[in-house]
Amino acid sequence: MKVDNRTCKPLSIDIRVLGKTDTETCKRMLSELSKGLAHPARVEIIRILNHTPLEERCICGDIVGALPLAQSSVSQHLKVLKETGWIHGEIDGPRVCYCIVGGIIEYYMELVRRSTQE
Amino acid sequence: MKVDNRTCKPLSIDIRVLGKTDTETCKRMLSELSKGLAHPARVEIIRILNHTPLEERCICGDIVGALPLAQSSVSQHLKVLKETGWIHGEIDGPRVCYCIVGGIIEYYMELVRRSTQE
DNA sequence: TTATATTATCGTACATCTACGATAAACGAT
DNA sequence: ATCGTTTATCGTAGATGTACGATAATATAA
Repeated sequence: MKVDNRTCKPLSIDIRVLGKTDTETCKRMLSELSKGLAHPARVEIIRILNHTPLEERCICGDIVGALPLAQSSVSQHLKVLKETGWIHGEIDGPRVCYCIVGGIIEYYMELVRRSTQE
Repeated sequence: MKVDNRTCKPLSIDIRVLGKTDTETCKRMLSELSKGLAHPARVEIIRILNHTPLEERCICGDIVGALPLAQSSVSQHLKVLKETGWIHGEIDGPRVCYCIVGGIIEYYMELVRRSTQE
Protein backbone atom coordinates (compact mmCIF):
# COMPACT_ATOMS: atom_id res chain seq x y z
CA MET A 1 0.00 0.00 0.00
CA LYS A 2 1.40 3.26 -1.13
CA VAL A 3 1.92 5.91 1.50
CA ASP A 4 2.13 9.61 0.94
CA ASN A 5 5.58 9.64 -0.58
CA ARG A 6 5.85 12.92 -2.36
CA THR A 7 8.78 12.07 -4.51
CA CYS A 8 10.53 14.33 -6.95
CA LYS A 9 13.96 13.35 -8.11
CA PRO A 10 16.11 16.36 -7.27
CA LEU A 11 16.76 17.55 -10.82
CA SER A 12 19.38 20.26 -10.85
CA ILE A 13 21.07 22.59 -13.29
CA ASP A 14 24.80 23.13 -13.26
CA ILE A 15 25.66 26.80 -13.33
CA ARG A 16 29.10 25.99 -14.74
CA VAL A 17 27.71 25.19 -18.17
CA LEU A 18 27.30 28.93 -18.59
CA GLY A 19 31.04 29.22 -18.94
CA LYS A 20 30.82 27.54 -22.34
CA THR A 21 27.63 29.23 -23.47
CA ASP A 22 27.79 31.96 -26.09
CA THR A 23 26.15 35.36 -25.62
CA GLU A 24 23.37 34.79 -28.11
CA THR A 25 22.28 31.61 -26.37
CA CYS A 26 22.48 33.34 -23.00
CA LYS A 27 20.13 36.06 -24.18
CA ARG A 28 17.64 33.52 -25.48
CA MET A 29 17.79 31.53 -22.25
CA LEU A 30 17.37 34.66 -20.17
CA SER A 31 14.36 35.89 -22.12
CA GLU A 32 12.80 32.43 -21.94
CA LEU A 33 13.23 32.14 -18.18
CA SER A 34 12.05 35.73 -17.77
CA LYS A 35 8.85 34.83 -19.55
CA GLY A 36 8.30 32.32 -16.77
CA LEU A 37 8.49 35.06 -14.15
CA ALA A 38 6.33 37.48 -16.11
CA HIS A 39 3.14 36.80 -14.16
CA PRO A 40 2.49 37.29 -10.44
CA ALA A 41 0.87 33.87 -10.11
CA ARG A 42 3.97 32.19 -11.48
CA VAL A 43 6.25 34.16 -9.20
CA GLU A 44 4.12 32.93 -6.32
CA ILE A 45 4.38 29.33 -7.52
CA ILE A 46 8.16 29.62 -7.67
CA ARG A 47 8.16 31.11 -4.18
CA ILE A 48 6.01 28.27 -2.84
CA LEU A 49 8.15 25.57 -4.44
CA ASN A 50 11.34 27.22 -3.29
CA HIS A 51 9.90 27.33 0.20
CA THR A 52 8.76 23.77 0.43
CA PRO A 53 11.29 21.52 2.19
CA LEU A 54 12.52 18.51 0.26
CA GLU A 55 10.85 15.96 2.51
CA GLU A 56 7.48 17.57 1.95
CA ARG A 57 7.36 18.06 -1.77
CA CYS A 58 4.58 20.07 -3.29
CA ILE A 59 1.73 18.44 -5.15
CA CYS A 60 -0.33 20.30 -7.68
CA GLY A 61 -3.39 20.52 -5.45
CA ASP A 62 -1.45 22.43 -2.81
CA ILE A 63 -0.53 25.03 -5.39
CA VAL A 64 -4.06 25.29 -6.73
CA GLY A 65 -5.29 25.86 -3.18
CA ALA A 66 -2.78 28.63 -2.62
CA LEU A 67 -3.78 30.68 -5.63
CA PRO A 68 -6.97 32.61 -6.41
CA LEU A 69 -7.34 30.97 -9.80
CA ALA A 70 -9.24 28.08 -11.31
CA GLN A 71 -7.53 24.70 -11.36
CA SER A 72 -7.20 24.75 -15.13
CA SER A 73 -5.55 28.18 -15.03
CA VAL A 74 -3.02 27.05 -12.44
CA SER A 75 -2.31 23.98 -14.53
CA GLN A 76 -1.53 26.25 -17.46
CA HIS A 77 0.83 28.38 -15.39
CA LEU A 78 2.57 25.21 -14.22
CA LYS A 79 2.95 24.22 -17.85
CA VAL A 80 4.55 27.58 -18.69
CA LEU A 81 6.96 27.18 -15.78
CA LYS A 82 7.85 23.69 -17.02
CA GLU A 83 8.36 24.88 -20.59
CA THR A 84 10.49 27.84 -19.57
CA GLY A 85 12.72 25.63 -17.42
CA TRP A 86 11.84 26.62 -13.87
CA ILE A 87 10.20 23.47 -12.56
CA HIS A 88 9.67 19.80 -13.27
CA GLY A 89 6.91 17.42 -12.31
CA GLU A 90 6.58 13.77 -11.52
CA ILE A 91 3.50 11.64 -11.58
CA ASP A 92 2.73 10.14 -8.18
CA GLY A 93 -0.41 8.08 -8.46
CA PRO A 94 -3.32 10.23 -9.48
CA ARG A 95 -1.42 13.29 -8.36
CA VAL A 96 1.57 15.17 -9.72
CA CYS A 97 4.43 16.33 -7.57
CA TYR A 98 6.09 19.53 -8.69
CA CYS A 99 9.57 20.68 -7.75
CA ILE A 100 11.68 23.67 -8.56
CA VAL A 101 14.79 22.86 -10.60
CA GLY A 102 17.74 22.86 -8.19
CA GLY A 103 19.92 25.91 -8.45
CA ILE A 104 17.71 27.57 -11.04
CA ILE A 105 17.45 30.86 -9.16
CA GLU A 106 21.22 31.25 -8.90
CA TYR A 107 21.44 30.17 -12.53
CA TYR A 108 18.95 32.85 -13.49
CA MET A 109 20.82 35.54 -11.56
CA GLU A 110 24.04 34.56 -13.31
CA LEU A 111 22.27 34.77 -16.65
CA VAL A 112 21.13 38.30 -15.84
CA ARG A 113 24.68 39.24 -14.90
CA ARG A 114 26.25 37.71 -17.98
CA SER A 115 23.64 38.99 -20.42
CA THR A 116 23.74 42.56 -19.20
CA GLN A 117 27.35 43.00 -18.21
CA GLU A 118 29.18 40.92 -20.80
CA MET B 1 24.85 76.04 -32.01
CA LYS B 2 24.06 72.83 -30.26
CA VAL B 3 26.79 70.22 -30.17
CA ASP B 4 26.30 66.50 -29.80
CA ASN B 5 25.46 66.55 -26.12
CA ARG B 6 23.81 63.27 -25.45
CA THR B 7 22.26 64.15 -22.18
CA CYS B 8 20.28 61.90 -19.94
CA LYS B 9 19.76 62.91 -16.37
CA PRO B 10 21.07 59.96 -14.37
CA LEU B 11 17.74 58.72 -13.05
CA SER B 12 18.28 56.07 -10.42
CA ILE B 13 16.27 53.74 -8.25
CA ASP B 14 17.04 53.28 -4.57
CA ILE B 15 17.21 49.62 -3.64
CA ARG B 16 16.46 50.48 -0.01
CA VAL B 17 12.80 51.17 -0.74
CA LEU B 18 12.41 47.42 -1.01
CA GLY B 19 12.78 47.23 2.75
CA LYS B 20 9.36 48.82 3.15
CA THR B 21 7.69 47.04 0.25
CA ASP B 22 5.21 44.26 0.96
CA THR B 23 5.44 40.87 -0.65
CA GLU B 24 2.45 41.28 -2.92
CA THR B 25 3.88 44.49 -4.38
CA CYS B 26 7.28 42.83 -4.81
CA LYS B 27 5.71 40.04 -6.82
CA ARG B 28 3.91 42.49 -9.07
CA MET B 29 7.06 44.54 -9.59
CA LEU B 30 9.10 41.44 -10.32
CA SER B 31 6.64 40.11 -12.87
CA GLU B 32 6.44 43.53 -14.52
CA LEU B 33 10.21 43.89 -14.81
CA SER B 34 10.48 40.29 -15.97
CA LYS B 35 8.09 41.06 -18.79
CA GLY B 36 10.66 43.61 -19.92
CA LEU B 37 13.34 40.93 -20.17
CA ALA B 38 11.05 38.42 -21.87
CA HIS B 39 12.34 39.06 -25.38
CA PRO B 40 15.90 38.64 -26.72
CA ALA B 41 15.84 42.03 -28.45
CA ARG B 42 15.02 43.76 -25.18
CA VAL B 43 17.76 41.89 -23.34
CA GLU B 44 20.14 43.13 -26.00
CA ILE B 45 18.92 46.72 -25.59
CA ILE B 46 19.50 46.52 -21.84
CA ARG B 47 22.96 45.10 -22.50
CA ILE B 48 23.79 47.91 -24.90
CA LEU B 49 22.56 50.64 -22.57
CA ASN B 50 24.33 49.07 -19.61
CA HIS B 51 27.50 48.99 -21.70
CA THR B 52 27.42 52.55 -22.93
CA PRO B 53 29.58 54.88 -20.84
CA LEU B 54 27.85 57.88 -19.30
CA GLU B 55 29.66 60.44 -21.42
CA GLU B 56 28.49 58.75 -24.58
CA ARG B 57 24.81 58.17 -23.98
CA CYS B 58 22.87 56.10 -26.40
CA ILE B 59 20.43 57.62 -28.86
CA CYS B 60 17.62 55.64 -30.36
CA GLY B 61 19.22 55.39 -33.78
CA ASP B 62 22.23 53.58 -32.36
CA ILE B 63 19.94 50.95 -30.90
CA VAL B 64 17.95 50.57 -34.11
CA GLY B 65 21.22 50.07 -35.98
CA ALA B 66 22.32 47.37 -33.58
CA LEU B 67 19.24 45.23 -33.93
CA PRO B 68 17.91 43.19 -36.88
CA LEU B 69 14.48 44.77 -36.62
CA ALA B 70 12.54 47.58 -38.26
CA GLN B 71 12.73 51.00 -36.63
CA SER B 72 9.11 50.86 -35.56
CA SER B 73 9.59 47.48 -33.91
CA VAL B 74 12.61 48.71 -31.95
CA SER B 75 10.61 51.76 -30.91
CA GLN B 76 7.95 49.45 -29.53
CA HIS B 77 10.50 47.42 -27.59
CA LEU B 78 11.88 50.65 -26.15
CA LYS B 79 8.37 51.57 -25.10
CA VAL B 80 7.95 48.23 -23.31
CA LEU B 81 11.25 48.75 -21.50
CA LYS B 82 10.12 52.22 -20.47
CA GLU B 83 6.74 50.97 -19.26
CA THR B 84 8.23 48.10 -17.31
CA GLY B 85 10.70 50.39 -15.57
CA TRP B 86 14.04 49.46 -17.09
CA ILE B 87 14.93 52.60 -19.03
CA HIS B 88 14.03 56.23 -19.48
CA GLY B 89 14.41 58.57 -22.42
CA GLU B 90 15.00 62.23 -22.94
CA ILE B 91 14.29 64.28 -26.01
CA ASP B 92 17.43 65.85 -27.46
CA GLY B 93 16.49 67.85 -30.49
CA PRO B 94 14.98 65.61 -33.12
CA ARG B 95 16.55 62.62 -31.42
CA VAL B 96 15.86 60.77 -28.20
CA CYS B 97 18.54 59.71 -25.78
CA TYR B 98 17.85 56.52 -23.88
CA CYS B 99 19.46 55.47 -20.63
CA ILE B 100 19.15 52.51 -18.33
CA VAL B 101 17.71 53.36 -14.91
CA GLY B 102 20.62 53.49 -12.50
CA GLY B 103 20.88 50.48 -10.22
CA ILE B 104 17.96 48.73 -11.87
CA ILE B 105 19.84 45.47 -12.41
CA GLU B 106 20.82 45.17 -8.76
CA TYR B 107 17.26 46.18 -7.87
CA TYR B 108 15.91 43.42 -10.09
CA MET B 109 18.23 40.82 -8.55
CA GLU B 110 17.11 41.84 -5.10
CA LEU B 111 13.49 41.51 -6.19
CA VAL B 112 14.17 37.99 -7.39
CA ARG B 113 15.77 37.15 -4.08
CA ARG B 114 13.01 38.66 -1.98
CA SER B 115 10.16 37.26 -4.04
CA THR B 116 11.46 33.71 -4.10
CA GLN B 117 13.14 33.37 -0.74
CA GLU B 118 10.90 35.47 1.50
C1' DT C 1 -15.77 -3.37 -12.22
C1' DT C 2 -17.17 0.84 -10.50
C1' DA C 3 -16.56 4.92 -8.06
C1' DT C 4 -13.49 8.69 -6.39
C1' DA C 5 -9.73 11.87 -6.54
C1' DT C 6 -6.41 14.48 -9.06
C1' DT C 7 -4.65 16.80 -12.91
C1' DA C 8 -4.16 17.72 -17.97
C1' DT C 9 -6.31 19.10 -22.01
C1' DC C 10 -9.99 21.11 -24.92
C1' DG C 11 -12.85 24.78 -26.49
C1' DT C 12 -13.87 29.43 -26.14
C1' DA C 13 -13.47 34.39 -25.64
C1' DC C 14 -10.68 38.37 -25.01
C1' DA C 15 -6.53 40.67 -24.38
C1' DT C 16 -1.78 41.41 -25.30
C1' DC C 17 2.53 40.73 -28.05
C1' DT C 18 5.25 41.04 -32.28
C1' DA C 19 6.45 42.73 -36.59
C1' DC C 20 6.05 45.60 -40.49
C1' DG C 21 5.10 49.66 -43.61
C1' DA C 22 3.11 54.07 -43.68
C1' DT C 23 2.42 58.27 -41.62
C1' DA C 24 2.75 61.94 -38.27
C1' DA C 25 5.25 64.83 -35.10
C1' DA C 26 9.26 67.42 -33.44
C1' DC C 27 13.25 69.77 -34.20
C1' DG C 28 17.49 71.58 -36.49
C1' DA C 29 19.37 73.30 -40.73
C1' DT C 30 19.12 75.89 -44.96
C1' DA D 1 9.04 78.87 -44.55
C1' DT D 2 10.78 74.59 -46.30
C1' DC D 3 13.51 70.58 -46.16
C1' DG D 4 15.76 66.67 -44.03
C1' DT D 5 16.52 63.82 -39.94
C1' DT D 6 14.89 61.27 -36.22
C1' DT D 7 11.54 58.89 -33.64
C1' DA D 8 6.72 57.89 -32.12
C1' DT D 9 2.35 56.37 -33.39
C1' DC D 10 -1.19 54.20 -36.37
C1' DG D 11 -3.15 50.43 -38.78
C1' DT D 12 -2.93 45.78 -39.75
C1' DA D 13 -2.20 40.82 -39.39
C1' DG D 14 -0.98 36.83 -37.13
C1' DA D 15 0.76 34.68 -32.94
C1' DT D 16 0.68 34.06 -28.10
C1' DG D 17 -1.19 34.77 -23.30
C1' DT D 18 -4.94 34.49 -19.82
C1' DA D 19 -8.92 32.77 -17.72
C1' DC D 20 -12.78 29.81 -17.25
C1' DG D 21 -15.94 25.67 -17.44
C1' DA D 22 -16.30 21.20 -19.26
C1' DT D 23 -14.31 17.02 -20.25
C1' DA D 24 -10.77 13.44 -20.62
C1' DA D 25 -7.16 10.76 -18.63
C1' DT D 26 -4.86 8.30 -14.94
C1' DA D 27 -4.39 5.90 -10.85
C1' DT D 28 -6.16 4.52 -6.30
C1' DA D 29 -9.94 2.71 -3.46
C1' DA D 30 -14.09 0.16 -2.68
